[in-house]
Amino acid sequence: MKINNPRRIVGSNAERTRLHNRQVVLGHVRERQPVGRAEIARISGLSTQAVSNIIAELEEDRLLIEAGRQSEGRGLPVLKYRLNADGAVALGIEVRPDAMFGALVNLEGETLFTTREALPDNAPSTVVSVARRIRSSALDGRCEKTQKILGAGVVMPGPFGKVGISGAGQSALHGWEDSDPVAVFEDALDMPVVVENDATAAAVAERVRGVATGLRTFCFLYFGAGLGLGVVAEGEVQRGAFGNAGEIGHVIVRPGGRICACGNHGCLETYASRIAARAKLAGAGIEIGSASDIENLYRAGSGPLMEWIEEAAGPLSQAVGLIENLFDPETVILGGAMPDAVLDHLIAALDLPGGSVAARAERVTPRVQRGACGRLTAALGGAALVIHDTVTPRIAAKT
Amino acid sequence: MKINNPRRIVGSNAERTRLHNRQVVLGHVRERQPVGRAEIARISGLSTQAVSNIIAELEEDRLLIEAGRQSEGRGLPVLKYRLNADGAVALGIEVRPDAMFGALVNLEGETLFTTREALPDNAPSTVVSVARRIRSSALDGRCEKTQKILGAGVVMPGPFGKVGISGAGQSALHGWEDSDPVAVFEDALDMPVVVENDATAAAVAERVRGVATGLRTFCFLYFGAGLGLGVVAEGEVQRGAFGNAGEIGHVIVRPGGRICACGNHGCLETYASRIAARAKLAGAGIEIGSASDIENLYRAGSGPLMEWIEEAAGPLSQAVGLIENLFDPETVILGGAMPDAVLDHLIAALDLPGGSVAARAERVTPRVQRGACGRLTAALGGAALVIHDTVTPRIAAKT
DNA sequence: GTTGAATATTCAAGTTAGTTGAATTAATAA
DNA sequence: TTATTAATTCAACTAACTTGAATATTCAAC
Repeated sequence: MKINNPRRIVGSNAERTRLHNRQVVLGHVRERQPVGRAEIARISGLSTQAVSNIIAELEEDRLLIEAGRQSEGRGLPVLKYRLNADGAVALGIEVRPDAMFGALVNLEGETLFTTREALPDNAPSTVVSVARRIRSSALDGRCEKTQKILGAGVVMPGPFGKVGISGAGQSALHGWEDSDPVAVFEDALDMPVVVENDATAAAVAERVRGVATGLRTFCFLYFGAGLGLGVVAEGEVQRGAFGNAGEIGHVIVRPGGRICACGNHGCLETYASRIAARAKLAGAGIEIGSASDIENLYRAGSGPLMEWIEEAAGPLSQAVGLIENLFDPETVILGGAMPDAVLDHLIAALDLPGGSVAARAERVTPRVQRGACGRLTAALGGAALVIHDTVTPRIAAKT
Repeated sequence: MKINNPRRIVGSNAERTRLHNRQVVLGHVRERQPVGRAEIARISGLSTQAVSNIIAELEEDRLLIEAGRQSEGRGLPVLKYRLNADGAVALGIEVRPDAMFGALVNLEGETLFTTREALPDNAPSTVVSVARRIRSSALDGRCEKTQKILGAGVVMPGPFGKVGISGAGQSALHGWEDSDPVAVFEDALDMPVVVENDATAAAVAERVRGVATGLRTFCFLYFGAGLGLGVVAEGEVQRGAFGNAGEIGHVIVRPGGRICACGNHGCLETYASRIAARAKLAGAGIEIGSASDIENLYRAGSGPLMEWIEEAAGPLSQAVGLIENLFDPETVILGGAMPDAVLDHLIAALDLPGGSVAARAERVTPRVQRGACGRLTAALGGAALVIHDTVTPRIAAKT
């Protein structure tokens, strides 16, 4: 399974320039809306005339709408524009070994629809037919012709590529070893598709509509089956050479510590993850299934759960420290399939190293904060990826 | 001290398109030289006519030269081109607390000249006057009018920005807290300047002319004063939000372990760095000054040095594992101010985790290898940064 | 040996998208 | 009331790339 389409350096011409500039304008409108032509021209380095033409086109495509005139001191009042939230939608699909989740999101990142479908098995044919069902239930009726469907973001468990000894083998999908998921889903859904892992999708979701709005460089520690790290640097999603960047769950934080499913000792995942929480609770005779079980336990003040939080805080602090030292992000976000209250408690229990480059005085963003997108983050994130691709310009093109 | 000029998303126009396309063509020539117009056109997605015009211009600027016709099967023989190695030069300057190093490098990354100058103090005025002296001795006489001076890459110890409790305070330069090094050096050297840390510069040096040639995503573990990590992802240098990414020396690998100058316990730097080696040797009554002292000790089979290597291998293996898990690079390069023999021994002594995403079967690049640029890497790297910027296209522009 | 297909390169005209500078509109400040 | 300021539009212009035809050179087939 290979998802990492390497980008090839391509030249630019009038057509690609036009596409790029449309994205640039969309991106600036998104960040500063409502905003007028002149301001965008100043920021983007384009002439006001060019911006004017582009805005007219985007308005034609229903991606932008007028937001009224507004006087700001002397001169002609600015005619402001904003994203037309319902001018376009994106589909998000999360594939887990036992179920699939769907989400429909508009251009502003607002959730229009979510669904859950059981997944009897992981064979590509099964996944594909469920994906088609999700597509229908999300779009049929809800999506008029006026709404542009930008594409679908599919979130699947990694690792991707042929991996000798799989570090996260337990969560990998069976039967997908030799397939090209992008092609499979594009064929099934009949729209452009991007495939990412859950942590990356969650990170992008926070950037599109969450606590990372406006941030260009940040990390997302995602509690899924294990523990993943989504990294956005300078607005670009980091995938690594083989699509497996951010496998933080198997970083060793306690040499010689707890044995992990991957065969090593002291992996972060054996302390700070749902796997670790489940193990701790099982030791006390408590079985948990879903995240809401954990929520109930937390509300009830379960001793073993509190103990787990205390135990997890140390390794997690260490993980945050190394993320800060290696990536130097504006913030580290915690989120995923863990109740908000538990995440908040975990964050409060952190003891962050003072020597880190992040321990500077003048920082404005908190070093660690909880994600705002809740537990459906991954499916939303899939859709957010598509929105993000729509409004974030790049020049390199896919191979 | 602030070096991280955030890139602003700007629109494109004919002029910027032209600049971009020139870089694209230069980059492709660099990667595949000797190469003909038609092939570049196919790769870059430009028309042959466009490539033809651009090549004519680059030839005019003496950045490219003809490399003869070559028949490849049917058809008109390809008129091949290659970089004109001596068509342009870049200056590299490394600033250390006690000395400055200079390097002059041509378009192919070949070293034309190196020098060392003592640095009586770290005041900006002193550094600047020494930099001017380096500039003169490197360029005067050597550099005819036909050679274009692309700019200078300055390598300085971080961390950058106002840091409360400095993690690498011992190596930071005093008197630079409130200056803008880029502006200072651009003024002093009268050419475009980029400023980076040593590890990043070393990484880029390996990409321009070393073991990372042709790689797009890789990491460089740099033995300097401490231990730094240079990261190149998808051909882009990773700097972090505040210019301090890659501070791997202060990642905790042995919780509760050796006390570090940064105040924390168990930092990687206290095991695997020259600081650690020096401490180990001092414990055995051996004082070391330069890297060649270490080389002599190694040749003599010094027991304490061998012990240090054995002790460092564990933490270093752990570091490589976490780099692989977080960045998923094509390779991890070891280098810097440490003798090649010691680096080779260290690499041989590594015990890399099997569970990492890098432990896949089909990989072609070694997981860990020694850098090829030797000990002057940092100054060379400074120059390499400039070369790299010349041949690597991007669309985002500096603020 | 001649002819035709294949391939690279060049020539000349055409197209696209952005730029420039003047004109228009509408607000505030004097 | 008038001058100034600022956003937007209009119309002409321009830069850089694309297209399609022409040319050059080699290999392969007859």
